Amino acid sequence: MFQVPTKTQYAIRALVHLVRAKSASVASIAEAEHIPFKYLEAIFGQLKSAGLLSADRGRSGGYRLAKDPELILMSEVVRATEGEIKPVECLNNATFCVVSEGCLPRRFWQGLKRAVDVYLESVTLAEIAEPGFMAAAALVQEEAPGASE
Amino acid sequence: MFQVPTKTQYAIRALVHLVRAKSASVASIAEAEHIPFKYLEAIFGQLKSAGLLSADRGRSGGYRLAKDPELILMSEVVRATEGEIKPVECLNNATFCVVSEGCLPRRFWQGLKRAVDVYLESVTLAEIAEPGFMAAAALVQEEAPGASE
DNA sequence: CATATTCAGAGTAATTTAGTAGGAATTTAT
DNA sequence: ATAAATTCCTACTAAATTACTCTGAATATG
Repeated sequence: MFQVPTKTQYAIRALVHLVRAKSASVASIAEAEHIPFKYLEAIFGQLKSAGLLSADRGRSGGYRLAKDPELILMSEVVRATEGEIKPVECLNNATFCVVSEGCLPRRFWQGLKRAVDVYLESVTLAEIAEPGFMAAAALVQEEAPGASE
Repeated sequence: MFQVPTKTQYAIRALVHLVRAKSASVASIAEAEHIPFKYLEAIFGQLKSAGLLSADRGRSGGYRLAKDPELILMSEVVRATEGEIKPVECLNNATFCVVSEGCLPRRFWQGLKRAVDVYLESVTLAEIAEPGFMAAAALVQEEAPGASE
């Protein structure tokens, strides 16, 4: 559940790559990160539209971050590739929610959305490009037996 | 993004219904909650396997909660319908993660998983069946302009 | 002017989600 | 006993989403 689309995973890997590379062509990033070239090209189009990347066309062109990675929130990245976070339809559309029980679960979904939003807004691209990011916290999680599926 | 499958939404609506109804047939719940009968039947099979529902077969049979709603965590419900929360493949499978950059984003996804898990484990079925649930917190969220898509 | 790049839009393939169909097994009311 | 109402089981189909691919134009540069 909550499987994140490869599109978003690719976007983030590529952005992390650009934190270090400063500037690079789609082709070079695609190769380094093992991402299908044409797909990444399309993804970069979205990231550019969202104001996260700038591009230079022509022979020695390429992409670079449009702002400092410290200023790029992960919520922006996710929004750029997937649109707004919206676990259920009725969250943006109160009139839709006319099922019986007065749609009690709505509040629950709203809380979930909030939990995700808060997290995504608490992390910047610069942070996840940093090898030490969340190292301690992650270890705790790692201890768990780890059920599959 | 993070669209929750209708299957899970149906499951939760039906469970909330059962918190009040004590016992009911799939047919009656499906009608009351506007859920396709045959689909709900299949969903209840999963919820029963997961130990959340008990069933009585035969003419005056039906489903009921297998335990008190105070003891049913929403994480259990979601796991029952969708399996483990796992934003990216490599979280349960460290060897898979052999992309360049040493897969820095992994920690980020782990944090997201954690944020969602913590939330889902903090809420019980009994709570979301309660009309006052999260009323105050939700209002704050409601104020936001609410972009679409 | 050849080449390397971004950019744009349509089209296809694969996967997942959503829902149907048909009927067997079980219990109960009459 | 029997008919009806239910859960239960398996397979199938349909719709939607995701993940790409294809073609080629626009643009800059060495």
